[in-house]
Amino acid sequence: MAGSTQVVEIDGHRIKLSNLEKVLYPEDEIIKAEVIQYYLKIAPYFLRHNKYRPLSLVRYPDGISSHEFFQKDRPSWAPDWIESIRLGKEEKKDYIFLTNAASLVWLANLACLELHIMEFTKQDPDHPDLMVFDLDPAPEMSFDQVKQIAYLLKEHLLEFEYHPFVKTSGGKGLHLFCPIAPSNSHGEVFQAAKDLSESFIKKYPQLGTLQLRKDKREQKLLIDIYRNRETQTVVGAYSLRGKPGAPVSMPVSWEMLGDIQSSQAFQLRQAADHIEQHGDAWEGMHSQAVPIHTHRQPKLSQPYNPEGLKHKTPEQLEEYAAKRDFSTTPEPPPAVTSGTGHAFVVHRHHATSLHYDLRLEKDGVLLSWAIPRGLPPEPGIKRLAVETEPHPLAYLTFEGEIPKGQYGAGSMWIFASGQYRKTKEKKDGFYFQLTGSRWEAEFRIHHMKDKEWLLERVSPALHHPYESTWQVMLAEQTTRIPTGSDYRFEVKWDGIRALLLIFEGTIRILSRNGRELTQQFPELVAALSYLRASNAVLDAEIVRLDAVGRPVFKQVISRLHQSHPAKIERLSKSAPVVCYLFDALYLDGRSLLQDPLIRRRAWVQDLIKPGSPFRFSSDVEDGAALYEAAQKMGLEGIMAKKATSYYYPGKRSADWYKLKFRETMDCYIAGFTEGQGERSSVFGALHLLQKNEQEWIYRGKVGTGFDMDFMQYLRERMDVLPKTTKPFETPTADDKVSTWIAPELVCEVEYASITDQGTLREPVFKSLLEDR
DNA sequence: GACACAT
DNA sequence: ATGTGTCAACGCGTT
DNA sequence: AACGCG
Repeated sequence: MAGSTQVVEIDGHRIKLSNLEKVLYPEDEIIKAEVIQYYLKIAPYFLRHNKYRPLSLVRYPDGISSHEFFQKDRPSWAPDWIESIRLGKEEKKDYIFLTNAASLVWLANLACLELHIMEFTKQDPDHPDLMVFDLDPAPEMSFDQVKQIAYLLKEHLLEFEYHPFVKTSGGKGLHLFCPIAPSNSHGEVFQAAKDLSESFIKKYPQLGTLQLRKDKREQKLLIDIYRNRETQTVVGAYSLRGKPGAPVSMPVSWEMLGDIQSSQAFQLRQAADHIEQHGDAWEGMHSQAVPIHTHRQPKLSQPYNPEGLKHKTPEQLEEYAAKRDFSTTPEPPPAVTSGTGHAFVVHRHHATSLHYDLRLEKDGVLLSWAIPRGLPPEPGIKRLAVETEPHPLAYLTFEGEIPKGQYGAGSMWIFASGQYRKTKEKKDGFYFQLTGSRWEAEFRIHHMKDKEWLLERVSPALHHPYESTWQVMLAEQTTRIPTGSDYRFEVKWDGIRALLLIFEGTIRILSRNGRELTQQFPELVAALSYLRASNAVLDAEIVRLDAVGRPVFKQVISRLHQSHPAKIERLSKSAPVVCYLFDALYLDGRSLLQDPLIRRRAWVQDLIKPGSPFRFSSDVEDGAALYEAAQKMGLEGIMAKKATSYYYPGKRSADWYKLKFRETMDCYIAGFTEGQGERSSVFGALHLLQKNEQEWIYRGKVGTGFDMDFMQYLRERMDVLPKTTKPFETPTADDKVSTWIAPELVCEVEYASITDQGTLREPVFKSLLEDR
């Protein structure tokens, strides 16, 4: 059979994939199609770390047990959209670099299993932005020993104020990468790396060596700093290796490193899942860039003033100063200072109207643009950016309330900050990459006329409110109010848990199982203009309140079962719901999952306009007082959440607790009794079974908590289930009026306590589990 | 894996 | 038509 | 100058 061939289109480029069935890893039976799939799936992360870096390729056209070869020169037959840069002696070689997922897939199709990167980008080949330490263990050394040395070296580097990141090499050792400001030559960076390694070896002479010769290493670990030479390369983050098992060079957090047993612990078949679960451990790495320690300027205590003139506002900040009264505003006074040269900040500025401010460091000040409609969340969307007066560098960390009457009055929030770098110069504009600790993206800004610029997103979106799968975070149940000062307490709203997905000014409402609820709540859809966000994912509870503001669960759940549009419309007017917002997972192009709870909630509170069905679910610090008040008021319970915790989608953890005033149990509906009077057409009560491991326990009957509509609906659901015989021996008072059905429907029942017979005391039906 | 070049 | 060769690099230390 | 090393 001839090799299978397929043409795919990625990023607008047609790529012919050949020999998809060819086995590249014989021991693991991994074929080329899987390799391509891997690189495609991992592309957003692979590009984040390796885009624009000149490459050295290791290709295995007939698999890893056959002949491999290195390739650096761009072949003449490469399609014209494969970009390259001439480097080296007499610019002899034309090095390929990645620009998009298509270029990565094209290389994968050439059986290019390993991609080795240079420690600089094509924008600035003379100034490395990474310092690399390749830890190469001696043959006898255990991986635990390698880890130990890596931790020690990390501490050593921290003493010099570097921020080391670690990855497995996919072979035997570990790689430490330190992001550095791209302002030194290769020689200077190498010297700094050598300096650091030598002082480390002086501290721990038994552990490491810089000896390249094997016979001189004396069972020590080689700290290979020679990667930092101009022409050297190192295997890129997330690259496969051409070794049995298809290991991946995997970035890991320092905490996670402790659990890892081998440099080859991550392999093609699990690596993508791991990132999906734990995120990219190197995200935002470059926001931690520092000048190399041999070239650090002493911090300027005085504002940098090239003219030597004191007390005079520098020319670039005259407009900034003229607009403000620094005895009233908390904003930083004008001063031109020296920074890294590459800092950026994006402010979310809730002034007269909400907008974003983009600020990029240049010549000691922050060039600024106001972006009324927010940063474009994905490629293809353009946003107007209006140039405003340059701000002082101290504005990088400014956040707070600008008082009424002052210019820009309102709250100023840091939405993201970090380091940026220009990726391409254009006539009337440029491309730039923003790298914050929890957010990175590439944009293009283009000057139109006067103060008007156009901002466009270049890098693909990592999340999309509608297309990404979102899951809600869950709470553990407890009976004690957690102590410790870092908990915040909220009312537990008794309604329908929902995610509000907002995309470019449209909204969808999903249940926590991902069920579409949008059509059920037109009054919420109509109120979208009360939410100040054009793109967001918000966590909420939809409730129906009684006259005194208590949620009535029965009424809101009945809204879920309506299917007739006219009836829904009528109910939305006569019995409208309200929606309590309490968390945010995503906001205007940035994931908030790794922001602390109080920060996420501050944003939620800020984005709700008053006077709509959307309300902020406020919190208090005094849990005992809220517990008492909520119990007195007859509410369902309270929530306790750790103020500093992250949002873990789909996870139930001790970061969130629920405290309920009444207990609940999930039970199977095992049958029902005949009803009388009004209920003669439906049922009287439901027989309940609890499933405990393998055992079924009879929990008695529940006969209240439903209205006639729901009872009719439930009777229809039960009638289609197979009839059975009574599933236990003990006689009950109503055996002759009972119908037994296969236990398939699960419901939640609230109760006061459990009787000696094991049945529930004061049981009240809450909901079918599928509605929750 | 794709090509140039030789047989 | 079929087969074969090509596809990297350089500093550093020792011999 | 050649070789070993990564």
